[in-house]
Amino acid sequence: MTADTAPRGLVLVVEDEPTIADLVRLYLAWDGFGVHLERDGTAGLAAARRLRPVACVLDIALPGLAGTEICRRLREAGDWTPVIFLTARDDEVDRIVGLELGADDYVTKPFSPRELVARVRAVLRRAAGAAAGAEQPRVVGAVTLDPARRTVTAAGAPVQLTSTEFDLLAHLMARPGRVFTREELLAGVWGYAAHAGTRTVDVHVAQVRAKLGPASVIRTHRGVGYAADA
Amino acid sequence: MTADTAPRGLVLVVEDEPTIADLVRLYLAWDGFGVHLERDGTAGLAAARRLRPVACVLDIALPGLAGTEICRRLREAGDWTPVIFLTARDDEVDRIVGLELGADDYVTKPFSPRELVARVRAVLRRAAGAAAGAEQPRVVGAVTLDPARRTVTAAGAPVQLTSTEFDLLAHLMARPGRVFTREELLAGVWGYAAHAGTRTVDVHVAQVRAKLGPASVIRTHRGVGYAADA
DNA sequence: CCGGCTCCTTACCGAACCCGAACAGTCCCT
DNA sequence: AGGGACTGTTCGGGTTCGGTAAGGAGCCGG
Repeated sequence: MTADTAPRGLVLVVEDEPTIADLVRLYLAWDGFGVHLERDGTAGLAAARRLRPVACVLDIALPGLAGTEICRRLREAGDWTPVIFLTARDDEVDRIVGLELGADDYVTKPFSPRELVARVRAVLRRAAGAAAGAEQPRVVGAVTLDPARRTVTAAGAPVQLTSTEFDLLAHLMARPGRVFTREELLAGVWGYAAHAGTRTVDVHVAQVRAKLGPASVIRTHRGVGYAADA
Repeated sequence: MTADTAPRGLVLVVEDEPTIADLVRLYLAWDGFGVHLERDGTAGLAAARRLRPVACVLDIALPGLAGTEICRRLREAGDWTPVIFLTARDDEVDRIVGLELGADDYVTKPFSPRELVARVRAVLRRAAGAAAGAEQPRVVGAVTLDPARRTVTAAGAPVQLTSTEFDLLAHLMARPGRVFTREELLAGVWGYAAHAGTRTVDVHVAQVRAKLGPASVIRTHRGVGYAADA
């Protein structure tokens, strides 16, 4: 598929159950993340401090040191690295969210690995947005796209895109001219690790084109995929 | 066609059908990989453990031990070497990507050898996290070809090629001076299962030449095949 | 519980493209 | 110089591919 996978950074996973740990690692790696794995809480906290990951995925029930405790200590030390919890029971959720814990998101077991990956991405997107415009607005032709504000204008006029539509356009405009296959787009925007077989991408492209109007910036490469104009 | 220069590492291929196996080996070797070939599942598993390849390409239907079983046993032993499956039927896919199998990617037969190579590269890139751009634009004479953008210019002017035409030219320009027979081009560009006759190659070469104009870079080697100028 | 929005799928249609046959031109060997 | 083999070129039929519209599932707010 030739994903051009600019490295997305290192994710720390702390999980004692090998099956789940490996699964999580597999899917995160699939999505282009570097993954560091720890099996107990104490080592997890040390790794978080040492490796400075871009995000942490923490099981709550851990030998040595609970995931919640890891998170609390990081926050105490002024480390606001995004944290996503893995939790077995729904009733643990209340303790996590809306608390001083400073969790960014959580996933209850059993979970879909795909969903976890999507949440990691979402959390990072939010963090990037908060990090004072690490993302510059992009201009291609008459279309401008602001990743931080998640706004798009075509020929000066604001365009209202849905979340998926925006992500799709942003992905294409991130590398103008670069041709992305449908699979690459499915993997990059939707988080699917699947081959083609659906027309989902086409439909959304059509939708974006319709909203952009005549300024449309998306070019079809027959038999291959789509690209934004260079 | 032999592998040149820096070896990219060893890839284990387990495939019982000699035709496919040789083709896969040829193309991987071509791309700079060392290749070790096994013909049945049991030997494949042993080889994987003994040789520690950087990636495995496994047929699913194998004598002795199914490819899925090889993968499962490797994973059980904590071996997370990237695995790419070759599968004949689409409906096998769910079992693979689904979960615990831990496959990194798969390719359905009939596949293009170039696609397989691209996937091996992609998987390794993801595993390494590093971005190694083998997708640099190439220049031969007055013709430039950009694999990522899938664009071609001749004497400075952009040239619009169809998907097949582009792949054909890219294949030739990947190794300037190297003469490819029509069979090689059919296998490499169209895929090993191509049902097209060899004259089809001629037609497409003619088309590419026409579009490139006087800058044409494709040379005929009478009785043999075609090559791009060195 | 309902209505609206978004997303995904499916089906259909028009267009682009590929293939192969046929014929013309070129090269090579004798 | 001539014949044969190989290659260049043209062109229409059949197929594949992408655009588009319509419908149903899930989600959220009311």
